[in-house]
Amino acid sequence: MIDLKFLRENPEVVKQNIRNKFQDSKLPLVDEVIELDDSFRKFKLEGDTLRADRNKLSKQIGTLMAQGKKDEAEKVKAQVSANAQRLAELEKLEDEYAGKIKKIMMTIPNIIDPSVPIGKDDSENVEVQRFGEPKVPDFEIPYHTDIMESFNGIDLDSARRVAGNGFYYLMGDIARLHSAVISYARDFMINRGFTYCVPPFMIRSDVVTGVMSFAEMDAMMYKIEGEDLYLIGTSEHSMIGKFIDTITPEEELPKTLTSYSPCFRKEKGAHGIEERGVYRIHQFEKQEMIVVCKPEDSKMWFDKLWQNTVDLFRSMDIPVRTLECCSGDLADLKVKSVDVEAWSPRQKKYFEVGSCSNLGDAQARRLRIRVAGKDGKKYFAHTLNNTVVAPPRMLIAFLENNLNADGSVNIPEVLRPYMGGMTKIVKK
RNA sequence: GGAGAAAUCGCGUAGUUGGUCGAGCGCGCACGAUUGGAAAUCGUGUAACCGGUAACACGGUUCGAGAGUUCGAAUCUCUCUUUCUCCGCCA
Repeated sequence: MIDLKFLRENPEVVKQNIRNKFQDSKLPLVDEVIELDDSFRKFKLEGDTLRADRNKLSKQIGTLMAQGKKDEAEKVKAQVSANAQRLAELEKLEDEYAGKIKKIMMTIPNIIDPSVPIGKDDSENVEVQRFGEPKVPDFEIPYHTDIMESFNGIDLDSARRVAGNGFYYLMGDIARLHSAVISYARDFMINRGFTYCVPPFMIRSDVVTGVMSFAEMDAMMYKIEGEDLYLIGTSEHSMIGKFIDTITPEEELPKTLTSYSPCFRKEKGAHGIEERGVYRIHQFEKQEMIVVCKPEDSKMWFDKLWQNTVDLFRSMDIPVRTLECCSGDLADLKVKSVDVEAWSPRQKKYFEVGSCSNLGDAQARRLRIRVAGKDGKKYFAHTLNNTVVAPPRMLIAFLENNLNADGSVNIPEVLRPYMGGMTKIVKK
């Protein structure tokens, strides 16, 4: 959500941004919202004047009643009711126009960063940098569920009977590895100065509508029957929600948090649960990082955030690359975003394991997350979020990259303390 | 889950037979005076959002949230949320 004043003063900038995102059907909305806003301000001005009159007259009535002049008071009352009808009309119009304006403003995309490459869709995303050598070993790498099964590490049959497609039982060393990755990632972020947080895994509907669009909500969120509660799709939801309607003193920024949570997603729509295994599932666990900072610091934090994920993966010997989201593939709320992708020696390509986003002040404006400057001025914060690691999916990359010809899997040194000193997972 | 009490300007509080209450007082904070400097003291100021203005002025809205009664609501009615106390139940 961008600032209405900015749109009013820079309609051409907003329009060019819409063209850059290949959403030309939204172009007429800019002029439409300017007209609606113009009318709204007229209605408000007239309404304010009438309300001012009413307030004045009501005070007179009070004074007259106190003096016992009932007849005169009745006369003034009649004056008030004369304007009551017009005022009621205006109040209805004010509500109506404010609603229309907000609805349109929610669909106008955020102004993208000048560094974002222009492109229509995900096929035009741009590789930024590779980290580590993408190796293809001379033996065949099995599908990830087959690797897991070779250690009796996954039971999808039981999961299907118990919960349906899109769920899993992780077992034994693989389950332990999963927990080890989460614990290691948590400590990794704590060591980089982030504050660890375990947030609520369910949130109210008003928080949900604050952090995502209706379409996203419908495609992702599970609702608890009979309660005003939804299972979170990512801890970003409860972590950003933490700051709704807050004014934080400037000197307390930045807020840098790393949170653990299970994540629940319907995965309804475009992809669905089609891939076999643990690539796309209804429930997974994730370590996340979020930052709330001053506007001038958000670019610096953006680069630090994705670098954290890259460093984490490199410390586990997994080659990764960063992929910059082009304008057309960038979600409307985002200023800039890069995906961190891990190397799959089986598929001989990189696949997404994390996503780092700078939301600018768009999310903050929607959720009223404000900062009090030293001079007393209030302004909207910038918000960012990034995946530290989401193990079920990252285990695919982990197992493929650390697999040996004999079927065993190496445990990188950093994970060993979390695996009871184990150096290798071997078949039993 | 049941019973009761409560939610006011950063904090603590006053205000409930509806009318100079957008709100008094204390603390905190800011500025000024006093002082060699400081403490203490005294004085002044101290919410957010929207409209309006070149900038002021000015106007509107908000006393947990929403709806209602009324010419007028912090005060009355309804719904919701949260907190505290007691009981029940449980990791």
